[in-house]
Amino acid sequence: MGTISAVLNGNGRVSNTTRSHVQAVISELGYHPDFFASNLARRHTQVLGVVVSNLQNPFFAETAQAIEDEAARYGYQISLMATNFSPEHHRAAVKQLLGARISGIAIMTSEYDAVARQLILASGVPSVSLDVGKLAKHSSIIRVDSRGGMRTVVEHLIELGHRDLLFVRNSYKKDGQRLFSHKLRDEGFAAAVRACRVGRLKTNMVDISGPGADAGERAIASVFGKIHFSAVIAVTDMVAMGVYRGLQARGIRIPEDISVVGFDNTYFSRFLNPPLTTIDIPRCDLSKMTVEALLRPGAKSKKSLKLATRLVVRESTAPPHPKA
Amino acid sequence: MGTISAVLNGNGRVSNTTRSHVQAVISELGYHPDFFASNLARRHTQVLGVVVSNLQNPFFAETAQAIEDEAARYGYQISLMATNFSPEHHRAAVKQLLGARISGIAIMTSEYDAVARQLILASGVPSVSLDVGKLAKHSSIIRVDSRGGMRTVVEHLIELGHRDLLFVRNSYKKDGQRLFSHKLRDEGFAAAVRACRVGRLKTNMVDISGPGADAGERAIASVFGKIHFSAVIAVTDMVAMGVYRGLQARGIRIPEDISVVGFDNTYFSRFLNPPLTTIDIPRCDLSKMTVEALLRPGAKSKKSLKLATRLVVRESTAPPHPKA
DNA sequence: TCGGCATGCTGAAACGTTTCAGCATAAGCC
DNA sequence: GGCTTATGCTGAAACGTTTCAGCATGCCGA
Repeated sequence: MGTISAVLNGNGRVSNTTRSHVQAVISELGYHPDFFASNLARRHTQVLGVVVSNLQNPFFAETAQAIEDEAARYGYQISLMATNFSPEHHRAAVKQLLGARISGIAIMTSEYDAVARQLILASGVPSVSLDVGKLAKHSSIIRVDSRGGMRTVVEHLIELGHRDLLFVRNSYKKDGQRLFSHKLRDEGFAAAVRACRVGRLKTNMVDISGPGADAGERAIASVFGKIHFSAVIAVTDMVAMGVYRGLQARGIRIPEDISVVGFDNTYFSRFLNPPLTTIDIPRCDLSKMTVEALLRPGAKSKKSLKLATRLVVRESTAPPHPKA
Repeated sequence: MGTISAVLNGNGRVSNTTRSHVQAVISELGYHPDFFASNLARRHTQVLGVVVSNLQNPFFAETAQAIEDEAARYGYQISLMATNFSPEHHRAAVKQLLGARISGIAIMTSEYDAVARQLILASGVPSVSLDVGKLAKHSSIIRVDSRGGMRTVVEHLIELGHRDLLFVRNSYKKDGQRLFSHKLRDEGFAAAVRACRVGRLKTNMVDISGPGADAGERAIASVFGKIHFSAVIAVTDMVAMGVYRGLQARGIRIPEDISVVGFDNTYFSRFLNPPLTTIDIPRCDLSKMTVEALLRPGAKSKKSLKLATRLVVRESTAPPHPKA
């Protein structure tokens, strides 16, 4: 049987006559190798595990796609799992991936599960996580510069003349956990406001109850008429989409009456009406860093990897309404 | 070792004391079962393969999610692969899934590959495809009622008073293949127009060069000012999103000046401004049919499964502009 | 002619589970 | 108490590969 394996995998030394004979028999029998037996016998696979929160959110879909493309360049495939923001699913996904002997695992989620992280560390499989966790052996972190992003947003709005900001944030706790990246964006916003020492800058927060677009719409419904604001900063493009709807349903014009900013620069954001000003998280850099950290866990991974963000100004931001 | 397996899989007979002891040791060692060994030993997996065209398009993401949820109810997982509309990737994905001894395969793509289909049929693995192919042993087809959907759209527009329709279609051929579901929508539109015997109904087609939203925008750019139309029917919600942008960038108001209709009822469609009138392909029925056909290939699968569509009227359609 | 070496092939062990026959032990019945 | 049956546990075989030591053969140069 050794020879057959050698023919199939093209290593070992096989004479041409034997090779062609084996190939003839193989194609005659319609034989094809068993993936599981094969992976069981060699003790590794060429697969990277990718865990995301939710495929409905284009940010995650786009990120997964970018990682897949990048991994393909190294001959690796990816195995993609979605958690629906639940730490429990998160944990199950990680367990399954580790059981599948993937050669690296990327945790690209908003939520966090300490048990899952322990499992990963204990397994010794190289890992990358987004924004959350601590450096450890074989484990790197890519930190999105939310703070920097929020800073540029706030500066942008102040420069336009806005003084009354509404931050639509998601402090919804699922199973006792806040979504981590959302938390960082909160903090980034708060820090940015503190840093911008501008007279009579007023900020308000409104909490939403989930990561979907609907939540953004409800957020506007809940504060409209009660709080005064001339610009809205949404924690996510998805949420911004809901904010659009909440405002437009009330006859508010964007950006003439109120400006709106998102976060993620998802594909659809430039197709909104008006096109959304948002913070870009460069998918290309993100995927490159991720794959590199997984495939060469020795190299740069020891340093915490910082992912720069950048403000994309489109048409949803403008100077505030004179009257307001 | 038999006992450990019994504890893990909850079959066999194990005393409570042994069970808890085993569990204690398991969690202490951070042990988790090896997927490959496990699947090698039992001679089947609890996994359904799902092949979609593109995760960026929310239709596919939502469909995959729906199938995953439905499969989970039966204790099955899914293995998701994206083809990016390329028959070649499509084939590779199918090969990989078959080698992984999945217990069923769902081809939820717009494109088609005959070789891949042959492989599936030869393997004897139950399969479902969307819109394309012929019935065969263990192989069912879910036919989306594109024709019925298009019919209701055309009737809706005619009833509103529209007589000049523009159909934005995708006749782009990748590797010589047209996207199949898009082709059916074309034909559905043509049939609907033929069926509606209304005086001086005028229809135009414009071809786009790809399945993305950008293509819709370019389509408008290419015909605007040259062709007269009061309503646009886009082959896809994604394309409709581009159409919105194309129109709005030219100062056209939707629906006052021109009405727009999409197809798919993706999540974001109701968040567009104005909310998009579109054809819903019920994800819930789709996923139920799919999983049922894969898990019980004997039963109803012999009949071709028809998936009804329904018109969702939102605010992107209205009577045509009086002047026009 | 013989040792050394390259080449091609073979068979067995290993991978980590599941399954199942079989063995102890406990429980129920007359 | 002996018989039967239910219950819990054990060990070995099997799953289909890969890997690797080792064997046979042929070739070369001395």
